[in-house]
Amino acid sequence: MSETQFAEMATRWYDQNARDLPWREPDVGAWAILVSEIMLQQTPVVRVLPAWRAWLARWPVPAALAADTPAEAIRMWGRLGYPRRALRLRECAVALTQRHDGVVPTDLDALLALPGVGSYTARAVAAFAYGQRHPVVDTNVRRLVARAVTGLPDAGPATRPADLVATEELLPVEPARAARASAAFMELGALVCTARGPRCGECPLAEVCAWRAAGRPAAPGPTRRPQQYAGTDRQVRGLLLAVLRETVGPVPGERLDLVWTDDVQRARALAGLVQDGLVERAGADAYTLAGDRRLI
DNA sequence: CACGCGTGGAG
DNA sequence: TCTCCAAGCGT
Repeated sequence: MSETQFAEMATRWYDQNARDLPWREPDVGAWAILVSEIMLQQTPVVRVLPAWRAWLARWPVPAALAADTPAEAIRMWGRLGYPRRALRLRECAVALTQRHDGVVPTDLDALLALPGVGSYTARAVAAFAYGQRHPVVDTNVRRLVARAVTGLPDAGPATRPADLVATEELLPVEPARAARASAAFMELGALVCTARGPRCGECPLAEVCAWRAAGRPAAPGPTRRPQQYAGTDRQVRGLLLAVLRETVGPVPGERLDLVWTDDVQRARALAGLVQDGLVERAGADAYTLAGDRRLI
């Protein structure tokens, strides 16, 4: 059977089963789609929904965000996680304002050059906002292709050029249909062909799935070692940032000392936040979110 | 290219 | 409870 059969079957399923997510509405602009894609990097849909609405209500165009401080972006980011994304999204807004007349570019290379925009996000915007024909390869798509096409239980840990090629070969020729197929693949991976407990009984590709045909073999070993969190600098950074987000004005170092008892690790985490541009010193022994003007 | 980077919910 | 993991990016 032809490769684009996958796309046709997935798209037909998508027509009936797609979630109605707000960034998929027809009149949503490229800026709103870009914001959604950045927020969705490693953060589940349910948590992104309210944050996305609030963000766009406050900063409906890139120039509005570019004119505000990093501190406000970090605060609006709330608890979505990986707050460096908030910083990059604001830098992205600055770049759009300065170099692109406040408009999200349509060219893939121009998109890739934006802060916080990598291979996945650039192609997602080009496809979903502008209807271009590009393989849109995220973790869901890689898993779906690994199983349905290759017959492997899972994809490798990182996106490789070969993943783009393999996915591109599944896409219909017509750009608009290719973009819809990409959305369908992602939705299938998110709802049916999940990492744990795949629902093959509901899968429109079940009849042609190489992994299912092979008897759904399990992965040999752990595909990737689980990410640690408890006790890491990442946890300490999160604790420090939570205090800084919620406090108006400079936070005394004394207050930050309370979040973690290990002086060495706490200092390292704080220095990392400063290094990353999330936090800055405010006085002898006090700190604020970067560029914070909400003093007192 | 392997690693660091938050947070919270599901199984 | 604890483990896994969720539309990645930058270095």
